[in-house]
Amino acid sequence: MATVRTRFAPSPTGFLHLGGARTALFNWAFARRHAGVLVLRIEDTDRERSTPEAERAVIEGLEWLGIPWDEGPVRQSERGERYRTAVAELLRKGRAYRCTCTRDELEERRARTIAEGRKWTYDGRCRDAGHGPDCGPHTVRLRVDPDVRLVWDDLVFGPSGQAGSEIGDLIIQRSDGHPLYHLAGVVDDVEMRITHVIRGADHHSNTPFHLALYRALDAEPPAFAHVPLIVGSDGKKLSKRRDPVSVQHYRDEGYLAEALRNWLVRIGWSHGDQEIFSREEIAQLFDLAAVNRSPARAETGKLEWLNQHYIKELPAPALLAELQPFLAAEAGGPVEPDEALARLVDLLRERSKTLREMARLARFLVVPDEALVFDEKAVRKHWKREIDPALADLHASLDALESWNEGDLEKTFEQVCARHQGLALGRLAQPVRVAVTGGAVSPGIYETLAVLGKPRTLARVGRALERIRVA
RNA sequence: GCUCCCAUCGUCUAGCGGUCUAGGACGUGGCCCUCUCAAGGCCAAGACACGGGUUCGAGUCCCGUUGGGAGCGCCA
Repeated sequence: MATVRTRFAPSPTGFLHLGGARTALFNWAFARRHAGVLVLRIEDTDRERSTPEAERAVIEGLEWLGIPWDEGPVRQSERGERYRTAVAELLRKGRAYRCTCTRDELEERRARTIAEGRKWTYDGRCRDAGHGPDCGPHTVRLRVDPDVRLVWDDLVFGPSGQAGSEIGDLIIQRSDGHPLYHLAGVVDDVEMRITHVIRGADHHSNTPFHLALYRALDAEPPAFAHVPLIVGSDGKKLSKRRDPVSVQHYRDEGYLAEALRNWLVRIGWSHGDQEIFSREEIAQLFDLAAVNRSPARAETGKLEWLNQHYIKELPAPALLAELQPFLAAEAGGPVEPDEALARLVDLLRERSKTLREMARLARFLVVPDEALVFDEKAVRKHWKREIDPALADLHASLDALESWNEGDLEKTFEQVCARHQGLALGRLAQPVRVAVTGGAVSPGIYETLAVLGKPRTLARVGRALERIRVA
């Protein structure tokens, strides 16, 4: 059996699209599973949109997601000669012909046909006109036998196909001499010896045309697998306007690549009841036969859960590294990781769905006392006049403490509470929490103070005391 | 409009004629834990779109309706 060869063929749009990322992931997983090869091909025949930066963005997305390819990137923009040769060959064999119908004429005839309630296919006006090379501006059309059955057994959708008459003679080369996507794609797939074309279901109805192309090129078609589209939360096609569609967006929001990859692989595919898939498991278990046929909504609920799962599992050094840019954004500059930060990050794992959220919760530690931002609602609720004596007592007791650890801090809090008519711990802990973190949410109060250290704790509690007294 | 495709809890899905009073996960609600928020534990609510067939028997097969998606470009 020949080596499995798959390909991912994005057009460089300036970002890696969610749907594209999943298609790439499936191609990668299928190739790995079958000890095959993944080829990356950049479909940049559309000159306007295709820039080196746009290509770079797509590649960065793939790298970040952990989807490596084995060959390429191959750029279609550098292969124009091959497409022209292929078209010339088709022309020579009479399998394609020159068409001099203009856009306007075509548009007019198409509109009329649709108005009559019929499906438009090229009416074949130039089919037997025998236009030569000197016929003036012209496109080239593939001659499709109306009676051929263009059928295949889709690895996801099962038996599929249409008759040649349903697709008509489609254009394969523009009047400016450039190939159309379909021609370029098939020529490349043939030359790259692609064995399995795994792509979005939006190409399902283009496949008969591609089959006709393989025939005309005397090439054996590959196996096709069309994966259902990812739709927005409104059930409609993902829209750049309404939905976050780029992989980069999720990265910037603080999602881990593992989480996004795991989320994507489970959209439209499943393996029993398993929810968590490592990269290795994906490569080992992915199976096209288990891919669904219906479009799926991209709801981020499970992504958040997955992200927290992976945040909890990530070893501290790696997590600190991932967190770095988010921390820098909170602190307004680079943050030197130290023991206290490492300890805090461990405490924050269980309360952070994203790295962004984690950085926000860690802000109190990486920012100077005067840069603390106070949640006014929490201040009003917890910094009441009545707490002054107990808080002052705590401040003095903490000041007198010579060892600064969670156990002694706990003892100190308990003693202070006992001295003030059995004050509930929460009544003392909350004002302190607000004083040292600025808000009402943080890890346990002893852990928090232990991490902050004695001088900064005393300073912050002292400031709180001042403010309570002037209020 | 025409062609093709799809249809199980809010969402992702398991189910490949009887084992389904339909399973799991996320989310939601409740309880426990508790110095806040989480995390964790326990419990609960929640779906076979509808209508016809086929069959001893249908979530599972067929047809139709409805709903959704894709394609119908000298875009990719």
